[in-house]
Amino acid sequence: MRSSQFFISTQKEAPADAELISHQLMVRAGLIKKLGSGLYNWMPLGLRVLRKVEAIVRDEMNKAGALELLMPAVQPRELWEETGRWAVFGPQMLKIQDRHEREFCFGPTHEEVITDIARKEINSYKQLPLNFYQIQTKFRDEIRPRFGVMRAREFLMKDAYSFHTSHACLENTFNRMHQAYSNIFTRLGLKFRAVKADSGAIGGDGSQEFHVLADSGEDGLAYCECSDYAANVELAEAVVVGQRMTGVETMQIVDTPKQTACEDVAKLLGIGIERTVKAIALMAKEGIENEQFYLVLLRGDHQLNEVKLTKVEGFHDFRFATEEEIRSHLNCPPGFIGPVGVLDQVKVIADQTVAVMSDFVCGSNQPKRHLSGVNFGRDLPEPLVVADVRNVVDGDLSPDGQGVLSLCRGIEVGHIFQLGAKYSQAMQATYLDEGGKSQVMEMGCYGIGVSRIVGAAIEQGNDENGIIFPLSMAPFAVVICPIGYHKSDAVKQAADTLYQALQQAGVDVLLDDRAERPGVMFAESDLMGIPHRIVIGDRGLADDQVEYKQRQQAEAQNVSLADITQHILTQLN
RNA sequence: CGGGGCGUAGCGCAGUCUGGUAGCGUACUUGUCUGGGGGACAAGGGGUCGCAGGUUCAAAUCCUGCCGUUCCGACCA
Repeated sequence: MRSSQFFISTQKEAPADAELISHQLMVRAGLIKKLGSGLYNWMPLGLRVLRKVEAIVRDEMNKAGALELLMPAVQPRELWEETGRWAVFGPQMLKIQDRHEREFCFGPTHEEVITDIARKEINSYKQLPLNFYQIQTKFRDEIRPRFGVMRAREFLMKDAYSFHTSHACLENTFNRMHQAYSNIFTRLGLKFRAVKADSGAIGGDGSQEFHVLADSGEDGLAYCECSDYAANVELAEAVVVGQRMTGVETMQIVDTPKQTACEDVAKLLGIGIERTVKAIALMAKEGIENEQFYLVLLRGDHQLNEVKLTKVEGFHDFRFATEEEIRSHLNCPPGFIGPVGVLDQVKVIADQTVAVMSDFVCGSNQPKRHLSGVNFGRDLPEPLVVADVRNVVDGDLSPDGQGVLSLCRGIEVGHIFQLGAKYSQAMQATYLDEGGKSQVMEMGCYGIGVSRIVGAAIEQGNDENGIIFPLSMAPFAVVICPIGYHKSDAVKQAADTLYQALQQAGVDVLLDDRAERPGVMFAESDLMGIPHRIVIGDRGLADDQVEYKQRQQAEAQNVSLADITQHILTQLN
């Protein structure tokens, strides 16, 4: 491609709403342009990148035995009524009507449609297993679209759905998909990690997420250096160490005039924050109407894990209590509340780490006062429920007993689920087994955020000059920057010849034949993240030399004009 | 949905408090000089100041309503 024939529209300044570096660079390099909130135009340069990602995903899916199809983006309401998800999915689903006022949604996912295909098309065990996938535009009306294509409302996703006669067969395909995903992210040149995950709204049992590692990632991950244990923090199990020691202190009131946070109380008393206990007031639904007031106890330096709490009996549906509710149940303002001496109607649940603490400090339920030397059994009853409801922290023991956990952040780019019979049961996707008996299919589902990958890759690869794309997804592999293309016949001839040679060798090459100054060409090719650059100028040509530089290298090297084609091909392998 | 910010040229912003000729940088066009990291000079083009009402002789500016957008708390590839 010649730059003069292409569409390059770079900007020096990023739009004010671009917060993440990847978002800023994607707009500045002219990969994407915003149309509306969470809606982006993929410009020719950006589309080249997106297509390269797509091609790798498609190739590995095909290799793993999945079959590509394409389902409609728009789906009828009736199908979603069958699984009950028309109501469950909520405002995240974009609902639309046709001219007959029939209701549809713009598909946020395709379980219903694919299961409909399966129940219509699959009759016999002889047809199974099957794994269908598509690369399709989805729409989710996100509460807060942000970060450019990383959390857009409309996005490109690869989604696959497999059908099986047995759980063992499902596991087999699940493992194959796990391998395929590893292959995909490896080929894309990304630093990534597979972690155990919560299956969320999609449902199902076994669930693994694939994360591109980046400090700006929205998910916290816990992993073990000594083993292959890795999990989303939402799910990562906290291991309790030791047993409760017998208390030796007596319970005392301590004045804490201004100290409400555990950290400040600990500082005032000159003790470690890990000796404090905080109480979080919640209202949990009991039955349809009633709500129960709860205190959840956590060690002062720990944080509540809402996903874990949801799984505790009785906390299926909870919310944080308001200040008024706290005052009316405890007769005390927030900041000084605690589990000692509370009324019977206040139920106390303790994180398992708290349950083994003794001689701890907690709120007194009196303004400006805390209690020290507090012990379960003596100063307050044993907690009603003990459960793992906190986030793991750096240095916690790994649940597999192999060392300790470290934390990092990641961008979720893939998620694979074992759905089981959730959708096939609801929609009666059945087949006849060897005995002629009707059976419900087992299902798996496997997603990759194709457009998100582009943002994630840039989040991982950038410097002060712009994007550093891995070769696998760069819009062009090589850029030729001729100095004085329109002034020097020698330069023009050398550049044109090299351009043709590389093209014939099948290299994705961009020839910057614009009448731009060198500085502009360098700045723009760096911004766009093109991995290899060749500079041709009269100065070097006098000695039959051209300049070669990789995007992430600081210094260029001279290569003879005769060798440059081969040199590039070697670099690209 | 709750709370804050912002809507002025493609992009980044000033001007609004204190009403009176719509501005700056960048990008764009033309010319000259330049020519190895977004070059210099000169001359240009581009705006119903988010929309609709209202106050006023006069509104980007003040008032009301709406819309969009964005940031902070509950979703997810």
